[in-house]
Amino acid sequence: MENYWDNIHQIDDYSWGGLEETFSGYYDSSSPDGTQSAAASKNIVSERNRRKKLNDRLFALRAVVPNISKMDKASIIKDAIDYIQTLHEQEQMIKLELDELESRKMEPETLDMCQETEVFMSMERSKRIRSDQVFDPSGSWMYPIEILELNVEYVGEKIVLVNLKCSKRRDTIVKLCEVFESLKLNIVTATISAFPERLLNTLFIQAEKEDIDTLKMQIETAISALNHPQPITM
Amino acid sequence: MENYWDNIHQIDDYSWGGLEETFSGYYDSSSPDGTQSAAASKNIVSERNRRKKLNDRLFALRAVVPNISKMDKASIIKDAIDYIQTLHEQEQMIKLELDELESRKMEPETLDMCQETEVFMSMERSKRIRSDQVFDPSGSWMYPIEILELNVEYVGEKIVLVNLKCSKRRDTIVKLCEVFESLKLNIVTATISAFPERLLNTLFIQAEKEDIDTLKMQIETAISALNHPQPITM
DNA sequence: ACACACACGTGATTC
DNA sequence: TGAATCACGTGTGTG
Repeated sequence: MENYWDNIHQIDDYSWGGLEETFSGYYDSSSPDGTQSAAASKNIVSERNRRKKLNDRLFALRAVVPNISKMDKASIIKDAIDYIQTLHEQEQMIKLELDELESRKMEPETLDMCQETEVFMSMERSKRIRSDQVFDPSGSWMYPIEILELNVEYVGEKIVLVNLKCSKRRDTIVKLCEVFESLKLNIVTATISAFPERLLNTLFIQAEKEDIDTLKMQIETAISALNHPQPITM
Repeated sequence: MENYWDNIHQIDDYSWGGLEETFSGYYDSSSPDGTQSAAASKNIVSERNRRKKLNDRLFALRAVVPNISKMDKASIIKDAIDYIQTLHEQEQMIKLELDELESRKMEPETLDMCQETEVFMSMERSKRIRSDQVFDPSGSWMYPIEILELNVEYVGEKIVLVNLKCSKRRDTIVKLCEVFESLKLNIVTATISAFPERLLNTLFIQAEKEDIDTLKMQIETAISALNHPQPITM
């Protein structure tokens, strides 16, 4: 059992105040003046204090680092280093995760109210969208969007009505909004209705020169591309 | 300028392999056998290695801790301790913040798809809702919901149509859903439509025994209660 | 016996 | 000068 380390402090403390007096006249044969020995004793006690402080700091370092097995001086420092590196990695992971969480809600900054609003507003603002990588790299909440019905048709001058019915799963609406935002359409109005197992997405968009079929295909490919990257992690 | 610490390694390395040979026959008057001196030299080099390892560890520790001013051995350990404690506090803060963020989306656990879906689904499940404290304790994104129009009327047997028009601000939809979820209504269908500056919320609820006016007042008070707790932090 | 870890006193160096 | 820090060799205790 590790005896020496746990007793170091007591040893140091006990030998703390009792030696400097006995040291008077220890090595005084070198100089006639008592100044040197006095200075030596000063240096001794100073050095003792320094050692004690260092050991106390090491002791405190051991206290803030969990899972310490080896009580070695060097091992304590090593464990502290490893622990700090672990914390660094955790911090980066958490920051990444938090960024992704916020990028879902806060991305367009002014509307982060909800997602279909976001879809709608994407007509006016075109800030930092970075909608190229729509899929989340975290691999979490990846549930595929099942397209049950998709109609794209002209309903007026240059107004196209998009009607999408799909299954209601995790984050379906969020991902749908990402899809429509990534397509950078001129959305006039977006409406999402929720039913027990279905999700109805109706949006009017102002078409510039797009073909109906290409637009429909764009939507399909965007959704399927959003389904693919990660199958299902959990 | 701190000379000694940055040069310690070089000094230690240079004095590393040159002294053990010159030490043969240094204090050999105690024993006739050369075993003791050999053991002493072994001990010396071993101790040297120990010190070097410890200094290397300390050097590495200094490397992983940012903002090191004092190059003291003790100060390095102290800074490491403070840094670890800082990381601990940060970790706790981030965990708290992340819990709050997740409690918004993941609260009803099965629907965390989006918010109006959540409102709708609250008819079927009544899990851990804890919808009593709707306001966020973080104090962030607190934008008041401005009610522009609120109609509550019967449209059938026991079906009540709620029509709410309000301003579109930050998290308006999210908070609206929280409101309707907190009221624990039997929502049949919820529809939210987004317009440039307005938000239209239409939902059909199955009324048990509620009075129209009380329901309307409940909605109003819930929204105003959600507006009140924090004025605007930023 | 042997390796390892430590505290100690000491001289040197720096500010 | 003088206080502070360091590396070093050494003795001691432990496994």
